[in-house]
Amino acid sequence: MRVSRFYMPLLRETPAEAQIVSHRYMLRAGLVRQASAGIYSWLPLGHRVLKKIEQIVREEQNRAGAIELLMPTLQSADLWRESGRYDDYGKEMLRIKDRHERDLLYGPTNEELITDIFRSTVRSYKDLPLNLYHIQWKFRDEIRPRFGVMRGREFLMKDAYSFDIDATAARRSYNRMFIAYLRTFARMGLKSVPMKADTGPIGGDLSHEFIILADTGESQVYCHRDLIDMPVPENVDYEGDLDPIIRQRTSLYAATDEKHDAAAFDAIPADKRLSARGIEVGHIFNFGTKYSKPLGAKVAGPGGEDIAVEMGSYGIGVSRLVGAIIEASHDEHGIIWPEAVAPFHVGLISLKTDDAKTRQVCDDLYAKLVNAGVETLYDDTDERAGAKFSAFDLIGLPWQVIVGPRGLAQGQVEIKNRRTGERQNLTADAAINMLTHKH
RNA sequence: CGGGGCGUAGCGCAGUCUGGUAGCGCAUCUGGUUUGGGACCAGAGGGUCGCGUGUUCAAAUCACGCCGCCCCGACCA
Repeated sequence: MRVSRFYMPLLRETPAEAQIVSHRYMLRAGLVRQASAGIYSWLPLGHRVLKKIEQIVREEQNRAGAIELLMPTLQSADLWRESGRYDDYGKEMLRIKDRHERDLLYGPTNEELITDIFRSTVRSYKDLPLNLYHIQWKFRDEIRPRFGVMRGREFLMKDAYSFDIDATAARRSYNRMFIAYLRTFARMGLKSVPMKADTGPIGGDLSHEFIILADTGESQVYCHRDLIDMPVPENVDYEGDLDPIIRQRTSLYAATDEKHDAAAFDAIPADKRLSARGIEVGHIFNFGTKYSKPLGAKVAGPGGEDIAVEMGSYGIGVSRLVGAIIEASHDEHGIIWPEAVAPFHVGLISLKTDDAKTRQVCDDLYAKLVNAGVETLYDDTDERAGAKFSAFDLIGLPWQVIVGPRGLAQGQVEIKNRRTGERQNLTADAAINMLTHKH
């Protein structure tokens, strides 16, 4: 993409409403624009990041055996009356009437709807286990939206729902998601820690929140230090025995504020105790038959008897992750995108667009990078060099290729690593070779 | 929802107390000089001063009402 043809409104100054670093950079780098309190438009750069995150989530869900579908944002109130949550959910649920005065709501979550789909289509225990998910916009009319997309009212969430014949099988489904979540966040360059958590209005007795440590996080959390850098499981056989991995993660203390047990925490050696702030990026629940019983989601068991299915639900805050990643990865100049979620991989900076040689080398580099499948943002505008450097540091692409007459006189271009600041001079061909082999 | 604050050009702000021609910086546009870390000079465009009602010869400024947004707390991906 050429900057001259792209839409990327950058802000030189920080809008007054942005308090935390991720919100400030999201506005300055032109990732989002606030439409009203807690509701955002996603501008092209932000949209590209959102889609990358979404795709990583999708791949890891699929790998763990979950199956994607898509449910609507608007739901009928009737189903929610059936589960009893129409009254329980309170003012956080946005209620709407259509022209026939029928009660609708903008879905804050989808347990009812998915259970309705399940009960009307699945009849036999032989169809289990089943895990269905979608990635869809949700609306929760938060009392106080804040921190940009970190606590929006409208937000993009991946929510999965598992159906199993008994508690043992349900626990296995839970474990699959547990591990898929570890892998998902690690792929985005995040260190996530699963922590014992409260179940809130979703219900159930078993629940973990996946927390990213950050000073600006909204949750107070407590855990054993060794959990932070614990390696993420690779090459997982999701059909095999997952217990050892789960045990490794859950035997060390880790809990959110609501589930905090001071005595257990104090039993950890002092130098391993970690009390910190964290951002909740995922939350998994096992809630047994809380929805399947009232909604009549049952299947025929081996003996022909009706069995209410055991359920769980598993959420990831996709739009929140954009903010969380920035909180975890930035410096005083701007965002530093992890490669996997960067809106472009390479920023190609032409320092002198009216110099024929510079232009020719840049155009050639751009064509070759694009042909090689490297996502490249090519600054072909006649801005001054300093302005371009600042802009590219702000938007945080992992690599910058800097091309100007001075380097070309030596037959060289410069490559800068945004994260480390490390620079190297090499020929254009070597630069292409290097950047191509990174992806 | 309780407490605090803000709404004036795309962004950041001054002006409001004490009513009297709507300003500054950045950004934008034009011309020129510049050009390897956010250039300089000259000129230009851009405003129902959040909305409404009232007071007044006169309202960004005073009064009342409403709306929107932000921050701190209790709730959540």
